[in-house]
Amino acid sequence: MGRKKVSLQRIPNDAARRATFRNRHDVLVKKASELSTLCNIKACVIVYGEGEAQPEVWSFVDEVVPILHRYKAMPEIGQCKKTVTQEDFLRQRIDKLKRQVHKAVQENRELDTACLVHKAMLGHLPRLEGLTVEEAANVGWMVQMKIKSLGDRIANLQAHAWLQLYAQPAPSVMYAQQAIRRLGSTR
Amino acid sequence: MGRKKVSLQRIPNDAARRATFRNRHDVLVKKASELSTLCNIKACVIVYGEGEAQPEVWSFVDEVVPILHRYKAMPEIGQCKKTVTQEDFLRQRIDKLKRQVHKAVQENRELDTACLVHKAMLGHLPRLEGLTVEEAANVGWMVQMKIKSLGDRIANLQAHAWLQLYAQPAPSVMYAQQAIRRLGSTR
DNA sequence: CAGACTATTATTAGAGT
DNA sequence: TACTCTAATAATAGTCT
Repeated sequence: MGRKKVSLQRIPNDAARRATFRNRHDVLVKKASELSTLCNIKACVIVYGEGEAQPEVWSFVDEVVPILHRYKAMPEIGQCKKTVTQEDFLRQRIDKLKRQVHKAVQENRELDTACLVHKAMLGHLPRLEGLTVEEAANVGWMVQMKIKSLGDRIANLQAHAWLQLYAQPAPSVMYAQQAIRRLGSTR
Repeated sequence: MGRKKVSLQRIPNDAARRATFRNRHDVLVKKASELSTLCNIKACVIVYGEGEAQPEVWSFVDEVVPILHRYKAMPEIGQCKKTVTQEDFLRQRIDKLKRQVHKAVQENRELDTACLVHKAMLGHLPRLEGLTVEEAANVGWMVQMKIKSLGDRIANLQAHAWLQLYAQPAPSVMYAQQAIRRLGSTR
């Protein structure tokens, strides 16, 4: 949001935490109000201080209490049906994250494979033996960076070369296995 | 926000209103969660669905009701002191999440290590030449095994990392007292 | 410390699938 | 209906005053 992406942890600095609390608290209330207006519903936001006896108040408690009483009067099955506990909430967010990550993983796999193919085409792979692990790592990183910035033209070229080199798309693991076998035979 | 600036009125179209309700409700809960984490407080969101008999509740109602009762039991002067306008602010406690998070954090450490190893191996895949044949073969086998479960492993790691975001340090009672005092004096 | 400002990130309405 | 995508608006962390 601000200059940096903030990590979701307790803000250690007191002043910053107070400022953030004020800001986000007000926004939270505003959003609850908007939701209530736009969707024609009743809503209540309860924010509770650290073990404090006196809560802050905004909105009509008299409207909230009956709501809660009605809620508590409901049979257990009804409560379970609608109550989003934090565990459920976490699970929902996790599921969404899983889908996003799955997509990202697939993209990464494609990128890794493209990088291997590119190096193989350049003929660099067999000549890395003389390098230290660190040097090789740097070379690999540079190649990756270059590939990232090559644009559609090179990407298309790689895709074309890929199709030519491999009748069937092979995962990067198989290529690595080939390299390992080659090493085993030459040493 | 979206393409147009939306007017704060009840959305007439049913489908659009439901979609907006879902979106904004989820965001509202997320923001409450973030506020709770960042400022080390407890919060609760109660939303009544349109025409729904059951309210959607985030957090634990059983902890909220006594709080509301305590609020209503306060003398009028105390209520007015904290009451702002048309809506109410209350503060509430949630600590079940801490236990969940503690467990999740421990699992996260294990998965984090596994993921680092996994990433390192992926990154060094083209540079196995620096290793002995035995080492290379072993790494190749490990990479194969790891890639087999790549998607699920990273997904789980991300999920647990998200849980970790909700880990809260010890509560700051002094801050809460200061905040309440300050709020009482400014309103 | 409280506001104002700003570069970034986050939210989201509407359209497309 | 439910999702995805995106242009556009909103929120906001850090900084300055």
